[in-house]
Amino acid sequence: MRLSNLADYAVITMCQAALHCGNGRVSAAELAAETGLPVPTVQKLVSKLTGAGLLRSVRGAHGGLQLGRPAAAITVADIVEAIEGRIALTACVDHTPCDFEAACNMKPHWPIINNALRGALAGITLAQLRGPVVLARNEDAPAPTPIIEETLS
Amino acid sequence: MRLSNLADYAVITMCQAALHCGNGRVSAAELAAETGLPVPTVQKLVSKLTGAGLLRSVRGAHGGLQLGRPAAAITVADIVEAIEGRIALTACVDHTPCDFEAACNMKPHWPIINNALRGALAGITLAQLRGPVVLARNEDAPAPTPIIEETLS
DNA sequence: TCCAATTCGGACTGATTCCGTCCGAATTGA
DNA sequence: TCAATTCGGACGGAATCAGTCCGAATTGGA
Repeated sequence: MRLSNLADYAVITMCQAALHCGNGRVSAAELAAETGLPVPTVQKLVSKLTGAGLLRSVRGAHGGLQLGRPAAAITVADIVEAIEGRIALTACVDHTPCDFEAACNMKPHWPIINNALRGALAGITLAQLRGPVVLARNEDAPAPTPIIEETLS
Repeated sequence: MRLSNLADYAVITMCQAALHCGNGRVSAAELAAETGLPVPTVQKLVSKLTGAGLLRSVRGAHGGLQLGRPAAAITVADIVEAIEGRIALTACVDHTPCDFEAACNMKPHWPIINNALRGALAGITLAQLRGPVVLARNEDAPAPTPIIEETLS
């Protein structure tokens, strides 16, 4: 039950891309240099992230990447699912047939556990990660970072 | 982010063992026959489960297995951790050094997510699984399943 | 006391998946 | 046309996982 390394790297990459938001486009090579990740790895990541709509890519000279939608509308769950596919701790959550359902009393419980995990991931947006670290535990706290949404050219 | 098959099987095995609680001891072969799991696999599982104290093994003729403590005191989290080790979605949760901490804003958030997952697993005991199935809340995404294939062969 | 039956426990092998790298094709602006 | 950049697939190495097998330990009965 480990997050794959690629999914972890994708979160770091998206976080770095969010920092460049508003400053035009950024290349995959730049993101790699800033994060310390290997360039080919970042290229593979942005390929999937673009396919999921989380990034927008512009080809050609002076091309590059930018966020596909406002940072506040991108959650960690979105990023993880873009890399790993639908979050599913077990096969039965995916409605995939299982050979041992007959003796399994857990089947009704796995969706609940799965939702707890997904909810925790979906509760963190790129906007929160970009700003100063604020633990999103108490909802009475004032809005952490009133970020002005950038225009998507 | 998938639970390993062995951890999943361990939950099924423990669940079956709980059904035998009070009826003396049960052998690994019996558990395998009742659950449909391969016998060597069950043997491997009970080995780890016994080491974690979740099961108690008695060797020799007429030996067998029994729960290491009351079913109400064994949670799914205990079982998963007995097989997979400490629940840790990322390396930093385990306090394992990570090469990309410098550019990672997620580090303070992972423990929160990890606790959400572990809490969900720790909220289900063997006693609950043994009894009739009761859903706490059924808000599982019905998964619209945008499946193209309409052909029913 | 010894033997045999039954069990647990650990070591080994094959397979699958994952990670990282590389290269060529396609696209755009100068 | 040339240069810069993204996109897609193919390849090899590594790690982990699943499954199988065999040996060690223990108990009950003769």
